[in-house]
Amino acid sequence: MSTAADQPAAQPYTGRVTISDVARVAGVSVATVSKVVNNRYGVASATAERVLGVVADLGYESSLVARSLRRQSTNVVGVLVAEFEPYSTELLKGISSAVAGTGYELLAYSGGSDGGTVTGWERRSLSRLAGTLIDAAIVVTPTMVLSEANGIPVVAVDPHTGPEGTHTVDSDNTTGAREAVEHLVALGHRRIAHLGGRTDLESARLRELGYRQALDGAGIGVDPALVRVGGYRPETADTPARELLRPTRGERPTAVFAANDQSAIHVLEVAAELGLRVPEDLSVVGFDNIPESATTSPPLTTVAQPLHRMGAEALRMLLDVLEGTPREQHLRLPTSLVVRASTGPAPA
Amino acid sequence: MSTAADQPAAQPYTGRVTISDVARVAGVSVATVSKVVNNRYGVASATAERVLGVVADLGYESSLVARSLRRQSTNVVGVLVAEFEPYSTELLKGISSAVAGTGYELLAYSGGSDGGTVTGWERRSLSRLAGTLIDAAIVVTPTMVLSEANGIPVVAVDPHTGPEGTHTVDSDNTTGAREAVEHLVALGHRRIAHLGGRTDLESARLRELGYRQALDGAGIGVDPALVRVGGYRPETADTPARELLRPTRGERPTAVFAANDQSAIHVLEVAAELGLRVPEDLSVVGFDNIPESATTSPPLTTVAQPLHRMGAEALRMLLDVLEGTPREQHLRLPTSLVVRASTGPAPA
DNA sequence: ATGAAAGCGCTAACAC
DNA sequence: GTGTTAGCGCTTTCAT
Repeated sequence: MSTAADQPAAQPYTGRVTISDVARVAGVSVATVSKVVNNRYGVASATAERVLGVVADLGYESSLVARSLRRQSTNVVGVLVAEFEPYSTELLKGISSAVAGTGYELLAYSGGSDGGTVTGWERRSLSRLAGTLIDAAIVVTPTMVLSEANGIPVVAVDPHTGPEGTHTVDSDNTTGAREAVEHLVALGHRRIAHLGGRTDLESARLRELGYRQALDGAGIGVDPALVRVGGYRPETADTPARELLRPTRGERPTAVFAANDQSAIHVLEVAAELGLRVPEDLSVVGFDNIPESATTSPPLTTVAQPLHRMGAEALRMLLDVLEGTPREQHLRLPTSLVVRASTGPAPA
Repeated sequence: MSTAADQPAAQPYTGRVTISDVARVAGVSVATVSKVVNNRYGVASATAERVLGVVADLGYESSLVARSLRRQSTNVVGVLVAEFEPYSTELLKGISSAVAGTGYELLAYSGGSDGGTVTGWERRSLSRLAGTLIDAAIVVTPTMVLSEANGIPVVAVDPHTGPEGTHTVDSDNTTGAREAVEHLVALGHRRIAHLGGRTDLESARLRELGYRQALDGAGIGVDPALVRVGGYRPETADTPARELLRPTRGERPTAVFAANDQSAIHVLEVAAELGLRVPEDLSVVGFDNIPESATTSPPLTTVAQPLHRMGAEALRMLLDVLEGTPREQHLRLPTSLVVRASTGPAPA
C-alpha cells in the first residue's frame, strides 16, 4: 500500500485527480480504470493491482458528479430543506441515524434562498437534483404538492398542504394542539390567545382547529381578538405577539398557545421585555419540541412532535418505495405534551 | 405565464425534463436555450420569450450535476460531516444563517459511513465533491490534515489535528476545560474524574490538559485511576463510565468532567441506573453545550462552544478565501461555562 | 442571432 | 483482458 495520505505532485495543473490521470500513470485506458474501481469482471489481477496502486498513490476518488451523470443510480438520498433551522435539523438527525447501514449516503440541500417565505423552492431543488444527483428525496415541509413526476420517489415530511399526492409522514397536529390548550384550561385559564402560523399552511390550520376544539369543549367561546397570524418565524411573530400582550383595549390574555416553538420563544422574549413574568402573569405553550425549547427561561411547555422518529420513518418509507416494497401512503405519528415551566395556574 | 405547477405530458419517457426537451418544443437548439436560461447576450427577445415560456410550461430546471461538470464554478458551498449529530447540526444552523444573502447555496454531505470511527471520510468526500459539485468546503471536525490540493478552499471547524495546514475555526478547549474543573473545585470537589475523548484527537488532549491545569492549580494531584478514555460517543463511553462510577477499589469520584456533552449525558444515564443522585451524590460537567444538554434531568452544566457563531465565522472565512480577501489562517473563539443543575457542592 | 460541435469525468456496450 | 466509442446534460467557442 502506498502513502494515500500524501498529495502527489504528479500533474502539472492543479486541481482534482481524474480517472484519466490514473489511466495515464498506470498505462491503461480509462475504461480499465473504471472497471477496476467498480469491481467489474474482466480485468487481470496484475493490472487491477497496479491500477489500485496508482489510485492510492494519487489519492484518486471518482467524482460523484460525473458518475451520477452517467449512471442511473447514485446511492445518494437527498434531504431538501428551505434552510437549516432547528426543525429541519432535528429531522436530519433522525434521518441520519436511520441511514446508517443501508448503504446510502445523505445529501442535504438548502435551496430556499432567504428563509421560508419563498415558495416553490422544493420544486426547484428537486428538479435540479432529481435523476442526476439523488435517487430519492425527503422534502421537509413542502408548501406545494409534489408529484413524483420528477422521476424519483419522494417522501414529504409535515407537508404544508396536507397528505395528498405524495407519500407523507406527519404528526397529529389537531390532537396535539387540543391537548396543549386543554392543559391551559385545566390550569384555570380562560383568556387563551392563539398566535397562529400561516393561514395557507395545513399544519397551521389544524393547530388552530385543535385550539378551537379545546375551547369549545370547555365551553369557552373563541374571542377573535385573541387570535393572530404569526407566520411561524420570530420576525413575523413579533408584531402580532406585541398586539396580543399589550392590547389597546380589553383584557390581556393569561395564556398564549403559539403555533410553533420559534414563535413561542419569541413570545417569551416579548413578555420579558414588557415585564411580564412567566408563568405567574402569563403562560406560554409552543409546538414542535425543538431542543431550543428546553433552553429558554423558563423552559417552554410544548407539544412534542417525535422529530427523530419522523425522520427515521420517512427514510424507511423512502427506501421501501425505492425498492418497490408496498407501503401505506401516509404515516401519522402521535404528539405528546411536554410540560415544563412556562405554564402555571391562571392569575387570580 | 403558463401553469408552472403542472406536470407536462410532453415526453414519452418519464423522468426529468432536460434542456433538449425544451429545445425541441421551442424549436431552437440547446445552445440557444442555454443562453436564454443563463441570460447571455445574442438572443432575439422574441426567441428568448418563447423559450422562457416553454421552460415555464415544462417546469424545466437545469441539472446541477450537468452544469457543475461543465462549468468551473457552481455557487454551492459544501459542508462535509461524518454524520448529522447534535454538534455538526448546530454548526450547520450557524452556517445556514450566514449564507443567506450571499448568493451561495448550501450542500451538506455526510459521507462518514457508520459513525465517527472511520477515518479518512473527509478526504474521500472532498475528493468526490471538490471541483465538480462545490466551489469550497467547510469540513467539520476532520481527523486528518487537509491540504487545499483538491483545488478548492477549505475551512476546518474544530479540527482534531490542531490548527495546521488549512484555515481553521475552533474554540479555546484548554481554557474551557480548566474553567469547568475550577468550577467543580470551587464547589468543594477533590475527587474529580475525567472521562476523556479519543487520545489521538487534539481537542480531547487539550481538554484533558485543562483538567490537569485546574487540578494542579488547586494543588490536587491527578489520580490516574480517575482518568479514562471515553471516545466522545455514548457507546464508547459506556464501559469507562461504569468503571469510574462503580470502582472496584478506592473511592468513587464526587464529580466527573466529561470531554463532551454526549459522553456527559451518558454518564448521567449510568449514574441514574446505579442509583446515584445528581448532583447530590455526583456532579457532572460536559463540553460543547449542544441543545440536548439542557433537556437532560437534571440539565447539564457544560462548557459552551459558540457553535452558531463558529459556523457563521467559518462561512465568512471561506467566502473571503474564495474571493481572495486576505484572512488570518486561524480563528479561536472563547468558550463560556454554563452552570445548570448537574453540579452542586461536594458531598460531605 | 442562431446552431454545430467539442468536451467536462465517467460508465457501459461493444469491438478487438 | 483490454481499448475504442458513445453519450449522460450542460456550457462554450466558433462558424454560419
